[in-house]
Amino acid sequence: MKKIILTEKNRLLFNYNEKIEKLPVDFFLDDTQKVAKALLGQFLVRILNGNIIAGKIVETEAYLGFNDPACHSYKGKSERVKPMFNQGGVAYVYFIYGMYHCFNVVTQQKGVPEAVLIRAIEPLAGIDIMKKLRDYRKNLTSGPANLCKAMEIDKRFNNHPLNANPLYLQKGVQIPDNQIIKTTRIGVNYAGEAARWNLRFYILNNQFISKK
DNA sequence: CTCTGGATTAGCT
DNA sequence: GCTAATCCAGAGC
Repeated sequence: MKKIILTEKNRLLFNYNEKIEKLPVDFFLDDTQKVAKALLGQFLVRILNGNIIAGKIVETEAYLGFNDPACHSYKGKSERVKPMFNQGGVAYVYFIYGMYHCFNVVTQQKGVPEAVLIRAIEPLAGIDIMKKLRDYRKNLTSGPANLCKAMEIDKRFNNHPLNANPLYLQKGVQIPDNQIIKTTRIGVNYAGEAARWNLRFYILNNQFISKK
């Protein structure tokens, strides 16, 4: 494995070669809003050509299946949303606007099609690789489509279990409840009343949030 | 089969 | 604030 150079602050956060503790499946089987909050502070890790790309999750959105008009699975099962019907702990990756991918973490028991959209991460490792993948743009990993591009996450990872290479979730830091902001989701105005539900979560004062 | 619009982003006005 | 870029799932016929 190629050696990764980290700043001191990031080294404290992400011990890339020691004690890699992946999130257990149980983590994902809980209430989706709880999981969306609990995912804040966890590390998303991508192994690409033997290099580590990683970041701390700083912004998420909960999508509540049959109970949520904004959720892709609201109207039931279809080819696209199949992964959401699986047991929690797998990825649901969809393609949007003809050019972007978005990455979701499936939650809940099998048959309950709920998920958490990962909207932003704070880069911790493999930053040079992310810059290349993002064509050296300034904003590397804020916004669901941006982080997918920076980590080369695409449809290949649809239904991928998130405790396995080359894409997994690693135990990170716990964010205290009083540092979690709860507000409305982005881009769901079509969903009527559900557009006003506070299902978006982010870390207070974090510099890598996609939108204030 | 055709048509429409989207869990977005960047760049311009 | 506005809109182009660009594809495919879902809906309607």
